[in-house]
Amino acid sequence: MLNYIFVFQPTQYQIKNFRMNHTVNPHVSVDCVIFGFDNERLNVLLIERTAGDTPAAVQYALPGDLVWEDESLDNAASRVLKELTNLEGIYLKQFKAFGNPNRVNDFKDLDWLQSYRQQPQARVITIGYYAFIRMDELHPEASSFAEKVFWRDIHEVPLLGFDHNEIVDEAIEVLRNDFDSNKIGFELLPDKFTLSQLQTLYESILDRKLDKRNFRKKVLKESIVVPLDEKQKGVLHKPAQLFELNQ
Amino acid sequence: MLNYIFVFQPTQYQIKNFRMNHTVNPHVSVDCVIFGFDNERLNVLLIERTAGDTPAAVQYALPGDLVWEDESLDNAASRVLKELTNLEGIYLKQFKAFGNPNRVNDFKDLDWLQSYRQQPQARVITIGYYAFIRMDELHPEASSFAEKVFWRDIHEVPLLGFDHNEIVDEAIEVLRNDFDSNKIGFELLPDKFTLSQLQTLYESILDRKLDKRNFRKKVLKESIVVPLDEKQKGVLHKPAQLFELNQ
DNA sequence: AAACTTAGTGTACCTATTACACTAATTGCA
DNA sequence: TGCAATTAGTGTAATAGGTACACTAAGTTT
Repeated sequence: MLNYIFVFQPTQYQIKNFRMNHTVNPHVSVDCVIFGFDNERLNVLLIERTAGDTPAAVQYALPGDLVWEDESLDNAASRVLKELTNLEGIYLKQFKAFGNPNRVNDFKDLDWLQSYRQQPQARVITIGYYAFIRMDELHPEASSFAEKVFWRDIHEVPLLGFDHNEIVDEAIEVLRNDFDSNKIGFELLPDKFTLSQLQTLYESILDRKLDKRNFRKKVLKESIVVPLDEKQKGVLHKPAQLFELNQ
Repeated sequence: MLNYIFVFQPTQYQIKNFRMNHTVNPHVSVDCVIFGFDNERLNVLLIERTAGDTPAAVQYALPGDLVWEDESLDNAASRVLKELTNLEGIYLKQFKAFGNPNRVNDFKDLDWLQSYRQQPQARVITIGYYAFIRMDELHPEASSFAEKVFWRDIHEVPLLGFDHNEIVDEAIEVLRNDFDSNKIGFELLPDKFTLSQLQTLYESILDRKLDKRNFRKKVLKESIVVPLDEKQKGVLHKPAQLFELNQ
């Protein structure tokens, strides 16, 4: 390796998780973009963090943290999500790595992060993950690290810390692509649902109106769903047929 | 950060590129999957490295190396490719991050790598990039780091070091997906080409035969290509009309 | 029983995809 | 010079898929 020499660094620490004895990789983090559907709108899960001591320094962000040395990236994403929001058992899909050198500046103001990195001037490369859940099934809860956890309509995402707005935007794009090619399932729907609910889901992800008859024709022809012997109850209009996923 | 404590590490070095004075991120690398087309088959670019002193320890791998602290991931991919194969000016697209903890074992035998990492036991997370080029236009050359650089048919990729076979397989899958959705251009073709050449390209990427008439109908209708006032010369059969890309 | 609300249904047109076989133009060689 | 070899180039019919469009049905509330 002709190009490289070694330079002594006077103070160096290894970061360990004191409960579990895990060494942290100070250069690699994961960030999770969790999409939630409430049968009407598509939302994204955000956390609120106070950066530093000033009470004004409230910052919104995606749930994310550094990766441990002895876990896979996929694992890190699940663990971090659980730690920050108490959500578990969700399938998280990797969609992109973010790592332009400006990330260093974005992280500069975060004392807690600076303090536990070996090279504070170095950037953190982050691997973006996304998932879908039903908002009425799983209930995120803030941990000690995140002061607050909340849902926000994807059309109304506030200014986020770091480069998290970019990460959200990329995730939405990937989500639409995956949806177009039938790559995502129906984690976003209840077990029994009406075709109108299914159509609303499609419309909120694709962000456009679909024709009711054509939509029904398609999902029935492709056997995406099967009808149940059951109807909607307690609605103030004609009750709809309930369906479930095929297989 | 309640969970973390700091543990002193007795010997720590920072790795610097002595010519350019860049600090290396010891945890993050990039690997490039370069697809090349010779008007007949789709190939992938590999390098040959001797790992350690034993002459038998010849290892095939993708061109890849660690990322510098002050460059973007995209940049690192271009730089590393240039350093190892002398290829430049190629559009590289990120497609996936690889980081399961087993990567540590895969790297264990590589002395040169071990020696310049801060935590030799730690895994390297790698970001995969891919690109397409025409094999007759750009000619890769081995640098001092790579003893040899060579093309190999994608159906005949040998056993590679690290988890590089997995990376190649994933890249091929992404390539096919991108191609299906018209997301890749025609970096793989000469400026002037015949429709048969174009069809051969499609066939080698999609890995199946296409109908000649239907293929022509389609590319002409969609105005992907425009005919030139020029015909093929020096072939021992009916010369074909030459085409170029639209716009 | 009338008003309100959402469920549920069919047809006609247009576009895209597939399957399929022969003639045309050039070169090299007998 | 004409024949063999080779690849270029062309059209049609059938099927599948996508789009546009408007009314009746079944409940609930007042």
